[in-house]
Amino acid sequence: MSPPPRLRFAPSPTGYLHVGGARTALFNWLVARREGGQMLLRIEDTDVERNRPELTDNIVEMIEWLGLRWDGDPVHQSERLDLYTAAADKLLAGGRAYWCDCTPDQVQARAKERGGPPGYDGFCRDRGLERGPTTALRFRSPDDGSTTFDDLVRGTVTFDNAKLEDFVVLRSNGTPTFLLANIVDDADMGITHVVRGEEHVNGTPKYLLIGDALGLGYRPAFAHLPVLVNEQRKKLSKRRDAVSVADFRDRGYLPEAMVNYLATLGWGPPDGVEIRPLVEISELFRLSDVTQSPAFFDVRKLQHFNAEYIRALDVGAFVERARRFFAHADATEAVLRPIASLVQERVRLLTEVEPMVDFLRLESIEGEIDDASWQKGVVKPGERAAAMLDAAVAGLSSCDWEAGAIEAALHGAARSAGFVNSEGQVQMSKAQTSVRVAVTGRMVGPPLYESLVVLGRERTLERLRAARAKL
RNA sequence: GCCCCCAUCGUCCAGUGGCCUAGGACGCCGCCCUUUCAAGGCGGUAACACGGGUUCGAAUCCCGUUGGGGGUGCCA
Repeated sequence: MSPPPRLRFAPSPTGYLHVGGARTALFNWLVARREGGQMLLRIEDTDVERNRPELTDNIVEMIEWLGLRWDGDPVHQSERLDLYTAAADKLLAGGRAYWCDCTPDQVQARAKERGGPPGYDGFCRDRGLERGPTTALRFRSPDDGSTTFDDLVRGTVTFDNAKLEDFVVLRSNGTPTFLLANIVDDADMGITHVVRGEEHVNGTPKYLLIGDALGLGYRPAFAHLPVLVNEQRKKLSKRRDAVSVADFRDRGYLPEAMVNYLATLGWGPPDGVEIRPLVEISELFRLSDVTQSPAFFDVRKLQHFNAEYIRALDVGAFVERARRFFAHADATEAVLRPIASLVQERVRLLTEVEPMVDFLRLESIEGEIDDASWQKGVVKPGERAAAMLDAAVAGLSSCDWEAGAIEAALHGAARSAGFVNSEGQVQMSKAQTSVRVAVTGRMVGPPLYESLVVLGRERTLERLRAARAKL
């Protein structure tokens, strides 16, 4: 029995949490959860220039919203700078790093001149520079040998050390770069599994080399997850793709649906049952089963998951959760309650709820009638629609005001208006259209009879008469 | 340019040498149910990139080609 694993999700507060980051957090969480381990949260905020502290709040809030609770307090790299500078000193003292005063422009210019590969050429390696206001500390990469690591997802990966340029570990402003802080922290925090995006594969040998130079004797297990891509098969980007987790929340997605869907990107349950609780997924999940190819983030499939999760809610919870999306909270809730279960199975997003019952809340739908619906549902049927409206007014004026009686009344109205087939059966499907449009303003909506019960006799008749008058 | 990686239906996932005339899910199409729309039921559409090997046998192993992606920062 191996000791419980320790994982970490290490976002950088340079952008909102997006679905790719959420998926990474999820996979970390699943492993920790399954094996009784821990998932720590580490905020990688060493770049003071790009950092936006307020984004840390967004990241933390979204992880919580998704239900991927981490263990312990979040670790902020900005509060641990001493650790990294101490490591840098050690590198320097051991001759494994040196100061360099080349500007990025100079590095690039030389590379261009050389005609060879871009990247740093080791210009300052043996210049014996002292630390200065414009010097950065570079790691002296080995000139030979190779660095190999095992990846739970991609197998054994090997890099030629000679291909690795001397990279910066300490910026001229004294702050550490990602690679240095990363391995120092992973080792210090006792991380056993480094689960992150595929974009980090190339940096892994550098990360490992720093660790070796530091004499850390640290070797975590790695799992580099395939990236999530857009329809152009490019890695999802915060700039060009609408992938902010907060936006999905605001568009009416349920966190359960979100994480469940994310779990099917790059991984699939052995029994093929995709929609299931996270705890169940965590029992089935294995990093070694993760796919190696990029996955397209398909919003339509996400919507299907969301609809399934909405339907699975009990009615009370459904209303409760839809409520935060209401512009007219109390009024909408009042008209929704009686037909909530009917609405519930008709929406894919929580944001669709209020618009679906707007006609019940509104005092009048004068001016709210959809023109295309009016043309198709009332004008086109012509005289029969007029007859139906008249008969409906008559029938609904005196019947009991409950769904069964309303149905009977409208059936009678349909018959008298001539909506009968050759066998003498009432064609309610066609007959109800004009009534529906007159009352709800649209061709589609929740079941009519139940809706009328909520609307009330007065407003129903009013709308029916108003529609009739326009013909 | 160089480094790393990937390649099964439109999309996601199964498949780890014979059970594959390739399975499930989303989408799409049709039918049924039905007061609209959904939901549900039934059926259908649709893929192993290409070329060589290895083998009695390849979607599964190897090589190449093509295509795609990731990286190549004093970002992470």
